[in-house]
Amino acid sequence: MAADVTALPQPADKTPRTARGRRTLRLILDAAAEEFGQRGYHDGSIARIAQRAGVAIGSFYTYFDSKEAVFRALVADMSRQVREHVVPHILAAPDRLAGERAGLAAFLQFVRTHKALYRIIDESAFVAEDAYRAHYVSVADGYAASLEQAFGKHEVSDGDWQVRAWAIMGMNVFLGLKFGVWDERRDPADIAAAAHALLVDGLAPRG
Amino acid sequence: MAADVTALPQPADKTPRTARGRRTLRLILDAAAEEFGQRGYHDGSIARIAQRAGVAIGSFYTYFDSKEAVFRALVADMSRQVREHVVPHILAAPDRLAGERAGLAAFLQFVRTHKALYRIIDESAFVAEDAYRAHYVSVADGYAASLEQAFGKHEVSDGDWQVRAWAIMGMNVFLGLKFGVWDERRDPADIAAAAHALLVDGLAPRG
DNA sequence: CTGAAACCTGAACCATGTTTCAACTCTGGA
DNA sequence: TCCAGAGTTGAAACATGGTTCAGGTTTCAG
Repeated sequence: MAADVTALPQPADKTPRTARGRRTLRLILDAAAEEFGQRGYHDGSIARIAQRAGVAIGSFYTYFDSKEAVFRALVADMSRQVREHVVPHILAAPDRLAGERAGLAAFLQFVRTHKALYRIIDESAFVAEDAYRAHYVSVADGYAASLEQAFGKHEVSDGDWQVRAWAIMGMNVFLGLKFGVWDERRDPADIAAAAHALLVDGLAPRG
Repeated sequence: MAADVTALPQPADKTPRTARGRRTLRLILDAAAEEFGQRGYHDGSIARIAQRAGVAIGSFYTYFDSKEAVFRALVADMSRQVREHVVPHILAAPDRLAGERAGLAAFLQFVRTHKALYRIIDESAFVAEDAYRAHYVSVADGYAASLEQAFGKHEVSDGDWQVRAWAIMGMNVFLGLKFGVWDERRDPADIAAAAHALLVDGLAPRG
């Protein structure tokens, strides 16, 4: 038998090679974000994604192997976007606790203007669980490291970093759901201030 | 025209009338919990639910109008089960703060033995959003009321009850996800203690 | 310029799984 | 005991939408 000839030209690499290809890929990704954001994964259709992007169905399959593949690509993209938007706000603050407050306010703002992305990440728990875990584990680990470092600077008390990281993350996610996605009547800075007070001093009665 | 005769015998009431009917309904609900818990809503199939329950597909439609209907029934059922399991632990504690700790430990324990139920409630966010909202809004409102009442007894400090309720709820849900569903290596009492410490005293450095 | 690879097209194929239905059997009150 | 209606059955109708493919067009390195 001859050597596997089919392996010579990139076997199944769907990365675009030309400028036109990159343009089309971007079109499809943006269309998919809209489609899945509005309809969800299962009600979203490839045909409608292609239509939104202004390309034929076949072109979709030039860039993605399946519906799940494009969804996974989207999750990775959103995960990066959230982080890129929030982290600078935390770092710009004078200390970690002030950073937490600024970060939450920024997160709430981000959620209000990117509801599709929020929904996509949440739904990935059921469509691509590994991607979902990867997202939260990486955020939590970043959190834990950041808190421990703040402890070194005497900005926070000692404690269980993993538990704290997951607790704070859950707090932020639910505040984002309630006051970012579901109920926009309250000022994000207001919510961030109240959450910050809880996080800094806890529930214990004064005195 | 004669009056609408079809309206005379219960138009579309699917409630069972006989003992046999109630038995079958129970069988189907339990089978659905297994099926949706293991495969999720969209990969779960009516045919497999019927098979698990040991009944014909047609019998399924004697009790539910659709796949979504049985899922909704399940969500309501799980929501009740979680509450019924956790609330007594909170009430049995000497004060609200101690109750919070006992409640979280009980919740973690519950999650570990009822992973299907946890998943079903989370997935309802995408299959029956109103049911999902109803679940969390009702839990949060209960939380807020309970905290405010504890404030009256000087057991907790004053603050924003809604924000606190959603924050604490999010904390518990994420700790449940991480240390209940994903990672069972740590002792629930341990997690509850660490979370309790955070919740009572906050992150502020001592002194 | 040139041609090979990259890219585009969309109707048709196909797998999947929900829902319907007409004929049948059980249940329980009178 | 009797029988009306409650419950059961599962094959088939039906809808949906992901994926394929054969044939055309565009791009760009040489």
